[in-house]
Amino acid sequence: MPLSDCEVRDPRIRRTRQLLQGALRNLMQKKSFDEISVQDITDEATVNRATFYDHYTDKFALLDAMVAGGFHRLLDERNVKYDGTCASAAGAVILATCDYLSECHKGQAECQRQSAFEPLIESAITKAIRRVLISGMPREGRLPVPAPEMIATTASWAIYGAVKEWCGGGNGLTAEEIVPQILQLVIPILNASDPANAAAPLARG
Amino acid sequence: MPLSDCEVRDPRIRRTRQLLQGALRNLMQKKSFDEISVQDITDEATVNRATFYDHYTDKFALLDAMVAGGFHRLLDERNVKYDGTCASAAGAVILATCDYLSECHKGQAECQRQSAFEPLIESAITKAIRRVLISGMPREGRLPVPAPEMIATTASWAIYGAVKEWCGGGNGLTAEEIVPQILQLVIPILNASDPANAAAPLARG
DNA sequence: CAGCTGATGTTGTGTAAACAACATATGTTG
DNA sequence: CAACATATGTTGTTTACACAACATCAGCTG
Repeated sequence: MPLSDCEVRDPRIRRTRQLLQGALRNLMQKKSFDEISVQDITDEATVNRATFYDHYTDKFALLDAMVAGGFHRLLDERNVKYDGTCASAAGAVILATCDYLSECHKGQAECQRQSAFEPLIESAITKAIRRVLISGMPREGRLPVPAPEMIATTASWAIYGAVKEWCGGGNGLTAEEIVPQILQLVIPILNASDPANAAAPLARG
Repeated sequence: MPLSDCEVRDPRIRRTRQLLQGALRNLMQKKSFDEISVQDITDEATVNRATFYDHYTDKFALLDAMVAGGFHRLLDERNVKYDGTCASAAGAVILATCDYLSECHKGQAECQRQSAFEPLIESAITKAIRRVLISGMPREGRLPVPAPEMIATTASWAIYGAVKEWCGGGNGLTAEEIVPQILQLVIPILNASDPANAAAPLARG
């Protein structure tokens, strides 16, 4: 089982993965994802096909790593670090998601929209958002439920869904305008385990 | 002893050498050649220092390979092939030399001109010119003396010297204007072993 | 002068990449 | 249906790269 991208030190591994991700990025400008074979990718990357399988189980895993890597790089460039429940930090994450997703749609070949491509990047991006949220969530002074993982996952899908709605529906709002609206919806999720908002048990029949 | 650049098939070797040459090219925009250490180059190239010595004996050999590679790439792009004594083919080689040398001077850091840098690229470029000439020289219908190697070397240095004169002395001529003049000087060299121009033995005292 | 510093080459060991060979789907063509 | 083609994974061997350790040599600097 290969190491994750961020904990790799060997320059050969970093280089090979960059080549593969860059190759996929290039090919997706011209073809739809399901028209691209592993062979195509390794040819473009000037990497042996067998080497591909040392790093990724298939092209879906590569796409996943590519999206996650791109998203985290965007966050790093902007010095975005989600630190707890601070609204401005969450806003920065949401804004980054807006920019990344619209960038993602721009860079795609036209034919992409007719394929089963969207679901693939959806899971990749939500995973990336979840990871950022969970890395910055405080564990002290909080109720044990819902678990931080539950909160992070829920919030990440909520954020992605909201951004997708904004990105798809052409309502003409800018990213900066939509962020506060999304924030308003998401903040309660992030604060769910704050003792001040303790959930009352659901009353049953 | 490492293989020459053009006869290498292994992608790892090609990539490593490209990285090293690219690194040297980048560093020379900022520093003079003698301020650059092997360590600097390998750092920039993200290649291990020991690996450098698998390919080049020192940074001078790298510079040599870089210049030769760049020059030959320029010729390939233009489909320049010196085929025998055809004047237009020789003219294309000369024009390429003009362009390459002026490009070379533009890409250099200012401080470069005060260092012992020129002699290094001189021998690299003349070697490259010589190689092009010799690859296209006919061997039939010619006198055995002077040898083709002698002719090629002489012509290559003549061409380089002429181009250097044009490039250094600011006489305001364009490359296209200077080529015919240089051609006029060089053609006799290239035709020296044509039976029609047989050299008479030098009369002595 | 001795001691330090930094660049240079060299060597040996471990690991990743290249490559060929093979087996297995999946699909399409007669 | 059989025959063929194409993409996918897998395996084993060879080769190149990464890295640390070492020795050497110049240029300082007290």
